Amino acid sequence: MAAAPVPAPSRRAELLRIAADLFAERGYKTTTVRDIADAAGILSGSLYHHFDSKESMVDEILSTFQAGLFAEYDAVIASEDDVRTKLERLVHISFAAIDRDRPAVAIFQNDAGALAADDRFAYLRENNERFQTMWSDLINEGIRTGALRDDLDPVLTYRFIRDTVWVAVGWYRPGGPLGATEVAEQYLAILLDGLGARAS
Amino acid sequence: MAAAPVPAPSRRAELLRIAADLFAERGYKTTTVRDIADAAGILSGSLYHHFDSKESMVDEILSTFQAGLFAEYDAVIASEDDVRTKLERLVHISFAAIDRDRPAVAIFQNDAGALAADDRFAYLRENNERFQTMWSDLINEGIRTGALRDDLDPVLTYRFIRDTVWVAVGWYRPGGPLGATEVAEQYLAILLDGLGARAS
DNA sequence: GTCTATAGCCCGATAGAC
DNA sequence: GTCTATCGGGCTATAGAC
Repeated sequence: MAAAPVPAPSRRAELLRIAADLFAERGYKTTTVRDIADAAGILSGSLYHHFDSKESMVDEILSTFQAGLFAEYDAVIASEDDVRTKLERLVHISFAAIDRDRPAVAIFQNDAGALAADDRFAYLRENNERFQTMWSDLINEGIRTGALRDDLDPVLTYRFIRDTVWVAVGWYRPGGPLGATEVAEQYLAILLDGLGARAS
Repeated sequence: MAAAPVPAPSRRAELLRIAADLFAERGYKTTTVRDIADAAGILSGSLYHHFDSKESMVDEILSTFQAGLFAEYDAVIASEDDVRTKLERLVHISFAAIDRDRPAVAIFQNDAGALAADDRFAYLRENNERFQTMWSDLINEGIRTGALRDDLDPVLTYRFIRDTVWVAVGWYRPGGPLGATEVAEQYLAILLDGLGARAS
């Protein structure tokens, strides 16, 4: 047999997970390296055996997360599905990402804006633009083909979808009464058909 | 004539406005008293002639804002309007608040969670509960009376409305192409009737 | 109402022992 | 891989001169 394909998480990976939880809960700037070390049961200086800096920790968390997310998005966009199906799949992917990688999503939501000003995090700006282009192209195609209503501002529609999906990281918890799939379905129900009762 | 009813803003009020802008842009914790003093053109020590502490500044910003907002909400809830009209009025009030008091809304969105842990900010927790009860009662009445669809989780519906409205503070700017009233109308159009094209 | 000057503390990061 | 010990600097807040 070959070596186990899923080795026990390395100490380094464990420390990164601890850091991500704290960054997500308290914010990147307000979490200190001493907070991270305390949570890991070591002293702050020992962290620098594993990582160059606090900044390189958050960099690794965000870049790893975004690489995985975009790989999933690209597969949907490249598919032959119609607009509505693509939109539904993108929303499901996003809620699954919140479920699987909540800390990374929260850090992205809360701290990416401040980090993106630094050259080191230029990829955050680039990915943001890529994300907006992807969604806007899809929305515009939906309006053109009649899948989406045509009396709304497309830019506002984009922001509405983007915000409603990601802001759920603020309250969604993996063990809660509704799973990521159910939440995605109900969100899509509101997003596509609205809260108002149907005229019968 | 009586004394002018709207005196020129006091130095104190001006400093508080400067602080609110910075808190909103960079976050409460990461904004330093030196940042505020620099923006006001004075030295950090001089701020303490006007305010007890940085904490008392953010306290005054948030408590003043919330008192005004709840006064407006209460008038709607106490009215004789039907559920749908009340819901529309509440959303319009919220977007008007973002338009009028953007810094306070942003600070509330970004920093209230961390501040609420302190006893001094217990009113944030109380108001949050009051806000949720107000909205949940309205949503449940809407479902009961047939104004809102009955196949969705009411708690999730509450979160959806709450989040979609307030998260707009992240991108809305007073001088932009769409005013607060137009944004509120389009948000309500999506929220109540959905993005999907109507079957004709 | 603002300035000068500083107290006391916490921050990220480093050097070298074990 | 973690510890001891610490550097240089930024933080909130204060005391007293002007």
